[in-house]
Amino acid sequence: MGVTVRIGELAQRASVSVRALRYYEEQGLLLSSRSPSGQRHYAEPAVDRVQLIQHLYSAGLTSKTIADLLPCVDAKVSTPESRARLAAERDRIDAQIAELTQARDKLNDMIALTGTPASGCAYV
Amino acid sequence: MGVTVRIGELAQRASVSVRALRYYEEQGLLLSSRSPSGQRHYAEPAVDRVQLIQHLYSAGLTSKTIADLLPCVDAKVSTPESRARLAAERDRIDAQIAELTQARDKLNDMIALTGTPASGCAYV
DNA sequence: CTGGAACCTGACGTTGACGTCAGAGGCAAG
DNA sequence: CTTGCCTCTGACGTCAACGTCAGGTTCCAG
Repeated sequence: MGVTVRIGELAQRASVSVRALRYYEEQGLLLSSRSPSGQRHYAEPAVDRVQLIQHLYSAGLTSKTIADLLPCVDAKVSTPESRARLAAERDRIDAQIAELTQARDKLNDMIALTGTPASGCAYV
Repeated sequence: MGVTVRIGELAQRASVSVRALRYYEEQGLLLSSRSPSGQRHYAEPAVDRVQLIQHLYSAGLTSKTIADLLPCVDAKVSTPESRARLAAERDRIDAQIAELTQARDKLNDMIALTGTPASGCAYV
């Protein structure tokens, strides 16, 4: 019935390490059904789940924050607190984007400042 | 002549810790002149320098990368390598901005998905 | 001249998301 | 049945940018 895969294949499909998947489970972010011998088995949606987790990590959320918020997303239910939390994280990301944009502009300034070959500057 | 400050005041002005400043020096990012007794003294431009360093850190550059690039910026001179490096970092930041933007949109989806009080959903 | 900040140099502690290794078991192929 | 790959559970290692503590020196206000 359910097409299930073992941890190695899920790791491949989601482009993460096996270790990472076990770590996610340890942090309560990813569930698995276990075979009688104890091996983890995952169904299809697990790939999306893992990618969502990765996105949130790369957005700077911590395991704990994700663990707090994912159940609420799963249930498609929110409390005033969870909404505030989500909004707060979004705002933090917006701020970080602004900061990064500023940093990038700085870098561009540095590039311009150090001259380009076209401008005939520098290291001749 | 030059108005110099000690490490504590520079730390305050640049809004970083004293430890951080010593760390920057250790990493070759920030120079200081020393009094006969060994105390660090900094001139005016140090504040800007520190803030630039902070910007680059928050943009995800490592100490080593910054150490590689700062001298080139100081000298306002670039080699093909340093330009490539700067451009590569800028591209990396651009990519990260894109990723963050995507993550933020995901978060907004999550917020919408879990419902809002206005929509009469959820936690009633 | 004296007491308390501020400074110095090591050097070990911290945190997060894993990497990596050890030792033991499980599973399909031949 | 055995070879070889996959998986399991600990548990220690890593890396970066500092925090923090110890033990000693220096500076300045009173």
